[in-house]
Amino acid sequence: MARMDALREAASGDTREGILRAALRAFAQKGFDGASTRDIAASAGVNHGLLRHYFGPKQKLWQAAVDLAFADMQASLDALLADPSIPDDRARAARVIRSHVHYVAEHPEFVRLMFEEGKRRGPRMRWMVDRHVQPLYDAVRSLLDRGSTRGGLPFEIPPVHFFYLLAGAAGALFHQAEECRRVSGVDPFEPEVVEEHARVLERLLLGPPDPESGG
Amino acid sequence: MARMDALREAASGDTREGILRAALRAFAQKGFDGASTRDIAASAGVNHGLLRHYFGPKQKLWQAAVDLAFADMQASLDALLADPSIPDDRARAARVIRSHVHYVAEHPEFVRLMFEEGKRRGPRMRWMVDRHVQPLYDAVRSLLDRGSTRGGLPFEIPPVHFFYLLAGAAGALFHQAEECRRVSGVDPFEPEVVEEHARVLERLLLGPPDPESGG
DNA sequence: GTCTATATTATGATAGAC
DNA sequence: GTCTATCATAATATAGAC
Repeated sequence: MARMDALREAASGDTREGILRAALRAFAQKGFDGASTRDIAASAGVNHGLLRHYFGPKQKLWQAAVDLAFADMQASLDALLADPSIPDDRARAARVIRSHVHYVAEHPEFVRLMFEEGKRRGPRMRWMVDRHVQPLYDAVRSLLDRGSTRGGLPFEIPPVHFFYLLAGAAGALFHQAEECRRVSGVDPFEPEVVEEHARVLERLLLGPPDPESGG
Repeated sequence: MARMDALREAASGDTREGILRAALRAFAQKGFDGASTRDIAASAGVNHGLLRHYFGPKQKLWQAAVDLAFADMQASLDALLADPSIPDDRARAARVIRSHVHYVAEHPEFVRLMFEEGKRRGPRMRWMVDRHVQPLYDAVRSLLDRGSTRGGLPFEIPPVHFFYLLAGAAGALFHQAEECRRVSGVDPFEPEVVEEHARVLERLLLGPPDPESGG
């Protein structure tokens, strides 16, 4: 009896998670309007009536998918900001930049959802900003607000400019991955490409490595 | 007779252009699927049957809108690349960067269309890349391929990274304008904000102004 | 050149069987 | 918990009147 319940719960959890992952993929790739609940259900291998059972209306399914996309984001950023083993602000900024590039390379759906909904007014944008983007923005502000070293930057950049420069510069390559493949022949998700992107962006935002601090 | 024809042609041209501008706005804001031809027609103040008369199916209307969004882009970039009055590669790169920031600030639909379609495979992406993005990419390649000065950059950046760094860093602020307003209270389209974004991006990509070259 | 009316399809939502 | 069947709506495409 207990074993059957466990199995059923596990299967149920798998079903729910399968739907959620299919939804995240679809919403990220086609947007809220372009992704149909029927396609999502088919892609998850279940009947489309089930989506309502687990998530309610389409809007709620979308919210659950966005929560999933932002899941590790805030946690990893907070950890970086608080890590006492990082020697100085420049090193901290370097870690933030590099970790962000690798995050968006591994989670292109994150960038796609953010870019998709951040461009127009509406309840989805407000929900996403208030719940997910605002904390990120505040964390970046606090990173830059470190007095004399400007958070590790070589010159002062107002938070709003830094935030969107970083988001756009790190994310565009992976957001536009399909276009990039066609226009340049380069696959952005190749590990060497990801690493080069992180390296270049760190160098751009923080300037050449400081010889006094060592490598 | 000739005068009536002229008037009729002018009215017809206005109608066509009105539809096209409404379509560009709608496609940029809501994407291909999210923008309905009925809304576009209503927004242009005409009956939705007229769209077919002027542009054929939705796909063709979208193509015409994309052509409009890219209209001045290629021309202004080519002019900058060929302008003999620009003293050196660094100055040329600075002009390209600044002019691009101001272009996307004045034409956020350009960025929105590019980001919208560049993220997924399909006939629209292929059409847009082959017709519009490829020439831009090639122009940027040729800009960087200037031997000893690396096109004006302080260190070498492979074309594909530079292209998407520039596109993302310049465009994200305006692409995400609505989100930006809500999260930071800043209106990206304020002239001082646009100018600051251009200034910061030039400084990031090209490094501090070279004292030998003068201000 | 502009509008009305309609065919067809796809979608989100929902009720109900098992 | 999962599936079948159906409703109501909204969209594109198209034919045809003026």
